[in-house]
Amino acid sequence: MYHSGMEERLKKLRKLKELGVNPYPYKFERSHNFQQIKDKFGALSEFAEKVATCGRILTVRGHGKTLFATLSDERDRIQIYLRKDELGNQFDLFQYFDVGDFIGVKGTVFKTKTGEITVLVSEYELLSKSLRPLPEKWHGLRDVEIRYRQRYLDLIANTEVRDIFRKRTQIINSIRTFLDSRGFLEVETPVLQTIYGGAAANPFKTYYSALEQDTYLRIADELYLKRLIVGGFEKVYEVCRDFRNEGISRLHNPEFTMLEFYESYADYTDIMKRVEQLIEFLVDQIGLQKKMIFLDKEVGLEIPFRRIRYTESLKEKLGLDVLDAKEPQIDKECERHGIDYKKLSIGSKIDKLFSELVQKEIIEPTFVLDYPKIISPLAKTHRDDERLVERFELIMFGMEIANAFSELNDPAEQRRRFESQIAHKEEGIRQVDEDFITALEHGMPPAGGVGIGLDRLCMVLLNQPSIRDVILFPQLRKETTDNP
RNA sequence: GGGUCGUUAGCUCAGUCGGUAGAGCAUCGGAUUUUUAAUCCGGUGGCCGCAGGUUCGAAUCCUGCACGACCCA
Repeated sequence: MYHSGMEERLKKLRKLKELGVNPYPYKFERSHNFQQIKDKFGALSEFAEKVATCGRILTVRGHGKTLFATLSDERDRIQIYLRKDELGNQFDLFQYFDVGDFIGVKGTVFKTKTGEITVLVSEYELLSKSLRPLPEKWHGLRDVEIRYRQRYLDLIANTEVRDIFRKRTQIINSIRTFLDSRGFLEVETPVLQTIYGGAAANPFKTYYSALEQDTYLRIADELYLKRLIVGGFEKVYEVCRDFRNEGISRLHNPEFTMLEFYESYADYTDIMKRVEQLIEFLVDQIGLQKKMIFLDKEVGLEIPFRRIRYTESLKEKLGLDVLDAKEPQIDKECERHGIDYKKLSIGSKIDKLFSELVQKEIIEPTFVLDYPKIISPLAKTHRDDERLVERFELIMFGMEIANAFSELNDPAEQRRRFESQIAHKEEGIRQVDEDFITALEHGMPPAGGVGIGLDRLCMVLLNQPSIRDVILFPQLRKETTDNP
């Protein structure tokens, strides 16, 4: 919808066209970006070398027969200086330019009397006309709804937001570097699945018209990556978008990015070391110097990280060993701690108690080890206690960052676990994935694997309290159109 | 799903006790040949989120709805 602020710009657009200016030309040959101009200022100014550079107009300071403007490119800003005595009639064209327009300029560089590196413009041209006003230059854009719905405005107005997303990409690239250099193979597995699995979550359902069948968006990659381990790839990983049909919150976006990697002949202790090393590597790559601040809390990142046991830590809080407890006792504890347990399976009740009483309190990076078997259908039975599995989660700042197992590779037991999940009506599994069982029956080597929530990892590494601040276009409700 | 808070000009925000809707920036006109959030002078710009209700009178009080943020489940 047009608003009154656009009228003047549309007028200028028409005027430019009348003057034979193409407001949307095809390209501009740039010799230097702003950073390069600043870096090479000495030589450029000494030899009065001409530069050709371009960007978006951010501010204009007019002085009658001269004007200063600040341009912005992806990484930097630079001031330009236009003089009527340099440009002649060309100078007057600038009256039809606005903040927000893209322009290309050619000229020499100099320093103003206050020492600012500036391009003295000898030629300039419009590269794209902007028809809407930009957010205000001083206060920027604060309205979070506009920031998320129109992220491009956020990126224009709040330069630190560009840094966050640049660093997010850097983190994910570093993860690839880390895994590639250790012999892992990056693979791609299906997003569209007829049987979903690998996590306890509700899927998004869609319909595949040509095949006339219900199809689901994946909730995890796990079962496909393990098939590849069966197939003989010994170390595989995928940076995958998963979809879970649940609420949106500061910690949840329905589509999110996960890293899963699997390593043959390894168990969960090997994976634990890998995860530690990976995080140490990432922290180093983004320059955090072995400490991290999130929500005003600072934690050290020296490895090894703290390790605690799931059932023992819960026992400390409850005075009750959940492995020995009968369901009524668990119910009582839920009651006591204000947990609405009525619709939950016993496993979910226990896990709820754990996340309320233990997980929430964990600030510094901590590996929680050895989960109850009933809440871990894909993990191998613990070698020392058959009521447990070999599983760990990495918790920091009360958030689950990683979840890993010694992978269950006994097909008969896997079938029993699936069937028990279905019997207990656990979320996320409604039918046995026979094809996966068949794969296991062909033999899967012992393996360890992990899933790491990359959005949450970025949150803590980049000190962003909301997941929406590390996802470029977070999920929002459809905007209503009140206007007729 | 529940609670709290928010929604006023393009942006950032004021708005008293219910009594003519404001500021800064942006925009428009004028002045200005080294400014830096340029400055100075003068203008334009509003379905006060939407729909009802109370009232002589509602941005303001009440109800419902929409969207958002945070907290809880």
